[in-house]
Amino acid sequence: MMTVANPKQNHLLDALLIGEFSRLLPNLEHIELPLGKVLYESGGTLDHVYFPTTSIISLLYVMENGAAAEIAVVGNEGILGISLFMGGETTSSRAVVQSAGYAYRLKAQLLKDEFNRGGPVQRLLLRYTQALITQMAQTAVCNRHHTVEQQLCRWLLLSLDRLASDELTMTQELIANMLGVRREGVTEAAGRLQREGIINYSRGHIAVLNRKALEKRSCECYKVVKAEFDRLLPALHGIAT
Amino acid sequence: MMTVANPKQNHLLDALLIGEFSRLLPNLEHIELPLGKVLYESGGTLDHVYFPTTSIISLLYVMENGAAAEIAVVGNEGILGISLFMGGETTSSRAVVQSAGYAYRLKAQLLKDEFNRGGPVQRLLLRYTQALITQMAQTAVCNRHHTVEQQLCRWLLLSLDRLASDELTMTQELIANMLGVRREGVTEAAGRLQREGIINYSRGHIAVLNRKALEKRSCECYKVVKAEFDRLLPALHGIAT
DNA sequence: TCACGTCTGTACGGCGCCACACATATCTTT
DNA sequence: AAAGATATGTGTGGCGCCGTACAGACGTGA
Repeated sequence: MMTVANPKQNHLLDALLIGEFSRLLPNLEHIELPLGKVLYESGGTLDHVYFPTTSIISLLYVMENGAAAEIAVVGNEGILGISLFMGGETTSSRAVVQSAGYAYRLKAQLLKDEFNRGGPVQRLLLRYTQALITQMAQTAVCNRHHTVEQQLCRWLLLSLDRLASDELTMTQELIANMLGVRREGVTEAAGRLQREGIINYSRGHIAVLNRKALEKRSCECYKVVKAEFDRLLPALHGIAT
Repeated sequence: MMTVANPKQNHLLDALLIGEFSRLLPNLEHIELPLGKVLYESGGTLDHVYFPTTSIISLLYVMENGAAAEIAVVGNEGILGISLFMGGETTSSRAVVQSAGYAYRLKAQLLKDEFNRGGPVQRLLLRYTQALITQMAQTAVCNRHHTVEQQLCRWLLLSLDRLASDELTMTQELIANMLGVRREGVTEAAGRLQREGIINYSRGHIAVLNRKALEKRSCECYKVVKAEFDRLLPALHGIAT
């Protein structure tokens, strides 16, 4: 399943390495990210940035009472740690490994220096950030207007795109945490999808049997976000099928 | 009420003008923004950026079926048109004048050139963008977890901060559009606040009588967003009381 | 194999918001 | 002063999600 480690597995990193950025190649660490690992804590400082290859990272916004919701996901199309070069020094959200896998890691200062040189590296990172902003905005509206089932479909599709696979390891409980809803709500929605033969799951393993149908049940948010990523980062096709 | 036009009325612009940016001073146009004017349409290109002084601009995300929700507001603390320098060329949200007033306008290319010089201008603009991202993330979570009344309080407070006033001109219908809820829901929430002597409104004019109480009824989202703006843009104090 | 932990299914009452309908109040225009 | 437009108040029924509780199904490890 897992091939030889290769920075090209992350499309953003791949695009960055075309230019002078490649001098950083020796500084890239290939590391394993277990499910549930917290990479950034809300309000904490950033020591590294991450370029996921086979993993997916969730950006969670946690509230005072503990309730949370996912505001964006980062997979093999992007980079985790944008607030580093945006200037905040700290991140305002928690970053959790949503799907176990691998990522390349880079010391924060190195990326920062490279960003501050300006040029194509900076431009690409900012374009990616713009795409991430779109995802966050869409999530905000989605939370307001769409049903749990629609959001579950959107979430599954976004995850699949970042795994280049048709199945993922994820309990309903965890999905509910991401979406900021009850576990039972996810169970019901997933049950409907399963009865209609769209997905198949058991104890933390979800297989998508009919992707087209899943897209149909999803709200528009999925395709809007995907379209914006494709538009802003055309060189990075392969984000999705 | 209205004093002589002065770029310092916008705190971000004020901070920018300290350095080399001041060469752009002659290119700033002071313009009037009537209520409801659409400055950017979703998917459109950006000809100008705006620095509101006495106006407030809403960033609305509109969906296919026409339903919408506000994802952020821009007032005298910031700039409208960040996607210009983020690289998208187009904006993914609609920008509507939520509170009539004035703003300074600058040709897009001029700001873009200045941004691309790097240095303090770029850093400041990126820090502001980071604060805006926080606002969007908080909005996403707020949409998921908080009641209409809490959100109404948050919305009123954010608006007040950007007007340096204790009243605003805004019908309940418009507020409902911003929050992405029914007008009746706003009526009920506002009615409760009025009965308790916290606010006073009539036909599009809302006066806040007891700001402390309003903050207490609001969800935490207001103060989190405010704290983040203060943290990232300390030079720009005066954003709120 | 048995006990235990984890994951999933189901049910009940309740609340918040929805869509829709309509009544009332206030301002504007003529 | 009358007529119209705009803004706000109220009600009814319904749906979706919540909080809670509990039962079964499936894995894992002793």
